[in-house]
Parts: sequence; C-alpha cells; structure tokens
Amino acid sequence: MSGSALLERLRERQWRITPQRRVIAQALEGEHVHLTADEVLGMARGQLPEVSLATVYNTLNEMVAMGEVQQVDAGPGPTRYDPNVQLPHHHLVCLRCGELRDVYPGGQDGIELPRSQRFGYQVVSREVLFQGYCPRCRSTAS
Amino acid sequence: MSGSALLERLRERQWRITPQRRVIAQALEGEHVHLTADEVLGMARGQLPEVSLATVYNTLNEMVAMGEVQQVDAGPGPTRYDPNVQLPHHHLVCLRCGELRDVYPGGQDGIELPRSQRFGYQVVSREVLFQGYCPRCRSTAS
DNA sequence: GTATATGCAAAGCATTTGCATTAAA
DNA sequence: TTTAATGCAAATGCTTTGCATATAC
Repeated sequence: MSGSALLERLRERQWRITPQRRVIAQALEGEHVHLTADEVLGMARGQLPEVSLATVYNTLNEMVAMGEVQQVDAGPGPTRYDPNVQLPHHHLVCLRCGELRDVYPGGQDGIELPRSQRFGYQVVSREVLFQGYCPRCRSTAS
Repeated sequence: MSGSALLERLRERQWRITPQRRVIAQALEGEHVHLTADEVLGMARGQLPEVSLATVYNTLNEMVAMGEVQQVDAGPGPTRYDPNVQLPHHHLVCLRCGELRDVYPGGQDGIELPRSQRFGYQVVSREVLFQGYCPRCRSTAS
C-alpha cells in the first residue's frame, strides 16, 4: 500500500488543493474503504472542523468525474465511495447489515459482453455486485 | 411470452388481488420493461384513475420482497422495476440517456465468486451492470 | 366479519444548488 | 489579481409512513 496514493494522483492532475480537499482525500485513503458522504464528513471534520457537507459532496463528485474514486450503490442507503480504482475488482455486500467488501475475481477478471449482446452500445465499464449474508449476520437470530 | 405471467404468479402466491394491484402488475407485463414508480403510476392510472403513488410504491416493494420483480438501480434517477425474473440476465445502461436493456450473457451465464473470495458470506445473488453509450447517444453531438 | 389494502398528506433522507464570501494560484 | 472553492441554507427528488377509510376474502 502507498502512503497517500489518492492525494498524489489528484496533485498530478493539477487539481487545486485546498485544506478541505486534502482532508477529504485523506479520509478516503486505504484499502477496503467504502465510506458514505456523511462518514467522510465526520472524518474530515476530525482534521478540519469547518468542512461542510456540500463541499464533501462537490468534492466527491469531482473525484468521481475524474475517475479517481468509484461510486458504489449497493442497495438501500446512501451511496458509498471507493478510492480503489487502480485494481479492477467487484463488490460483495451483505443484504442484512450492508457490510461491503472488495473482491477480486479469479482467472480472467470477469465478464465480457458478446458483440451480439451489445446492441450497438460502446461499453466502457461494468460493475459486478455479489449479494449475500456475511458470517456475522448468518449466525445471528433473524 | 406468456399472456399475464406476473399476475398469474401473484395469484399462485395467494396474494390478495385488488384492482390497484392488478393494474400495477399489468403495467409491468412484458419483456425489456424497466419502468420507474412514476411510469407505473401513469400506466396504472390509464386503467384506474384513482391509484395513488403510495400504493404503487407499497405494491412494488412487496413484489420485490416476494422475488417476483427485480429492482434495478442503474445510476442516478429513480429506481426501475424489472418483472423479468424468470430468465437470468444482466443489464446494459447508457450513461448519457439512461436507456436500459436486458442482456443475456453468453456461455456459462456468468461469474462465480471463488470460495477464497467469499469471506464466509453465503452468496445468494449477483448483479452485473454494463455501462456505455447507446447508438443514438454515440452519434449525437455532446 | 375481520384482517388488510388504500389514499392522502406529511415526513424523511440523500443530494444538489444559488449565492455571497473567502482563498488558492 | 483573477479564477475557483467554500459554507450556508433552501430547494429538490425519490421514497416511506401514519392514520382514517374502504374493501377483498
């Protein structure tokens, strides 16, 4: 793992770095990170109390538009943000508690849509979401 | 294709059939149907003007809970509802206009998560979403 | 007859937006 | 200095909920 991969990448893009953007990017550092906007706000405020939720949303949306962060909608509840865009991966979500994990497909990293099923679309990405029950939820009374 | 597959299935489940539920189920009949709650409301009102949006939502949620309708969240905008739960399939969405299609994976119908990547989860389903640009949007000035 | 569905209107969340202020480059 | 980001608060859009009334079985 690298010290500050996301922030580095943003710098390389000549992105204007403000204190707010820095703490937001730092909140997203790491692996298996899937925070909601509110959670990002909480972490960012730990470093910089005056950050606003609007700025968190604006910033996350820009990072998504740049392709540096991936938006993950896995069922009900707020969108989560995943900074792990370097390594292609899929997601595994618990239908009961919502816990979300990155998973790495075995072998050839996944599905290709046959030309006959593309209907003239130019396919640019794909998302795979596995749904199930995590160990904790499997063992807990329903 | 069958005349009224969804409604039949609901009857078989001993589901209480009201005029509202009937017209809502009828709105969802067919293939390549991916309506939003509002669109379902519009169609249902064509047959029964006094249907309410709350009932549409309640009814769709129940159908989803029964597994007779699949909820599809493909990007921004309202959730869409897909009655095609008999044949396993994936979705292909246009990132510009939102058009959504059913696609059928070739060969072995898709991805299996290797045990080493299941992390103790009991996997019950998976969703695959291909994203791209439809023919119309590809040829239109951005 | 009784349990359940409906409609309405209000509430709930997540997210976006307008605009005056502030700060980065 | 100039262009762009911020914070606030209000607005938006989708979805859910409470409750009195109506209805399927």
